[in-house]
Amino acid sequence: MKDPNFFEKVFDVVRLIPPGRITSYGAIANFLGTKGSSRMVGWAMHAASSAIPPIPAHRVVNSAGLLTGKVHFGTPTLMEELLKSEGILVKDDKVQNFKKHFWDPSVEIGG
DNA sequence: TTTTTGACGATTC
DNA sequence: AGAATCGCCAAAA
Repeated sequence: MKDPNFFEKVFDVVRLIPPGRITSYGAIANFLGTKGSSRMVGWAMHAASSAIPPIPAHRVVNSAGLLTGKVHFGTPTLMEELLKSEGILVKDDKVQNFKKHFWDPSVEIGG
């Protein structure tokens, strides 16, 4: 992969997520223009494990604020720990104050 | 080139 | 209100 437009965009957006903030796959997909294809964002995250610099995928959750991708963090609690380490409350693999910490790329970047 | 999948989202039953 | 299913589209085998 040299210029994976789609992946690169996803990586770029996720890397732009400031600490203590989180966003949803759909929000990123919407920003990329492939709205409705939120799954593509998740699929891109698979490659994120091989992306340089590393992608703070722990700041990306689903629309429900659930840490669905926590299983990809080596440990099933790493993602939760990372979020809590940034000041985000996580309960039962679910982000609390989701909308409060929500970070919309189309607003922060697209603005 | 075709088929399967996939860290989602929304709608329908 | 809860559970199940369809739809999005791109990448990997």
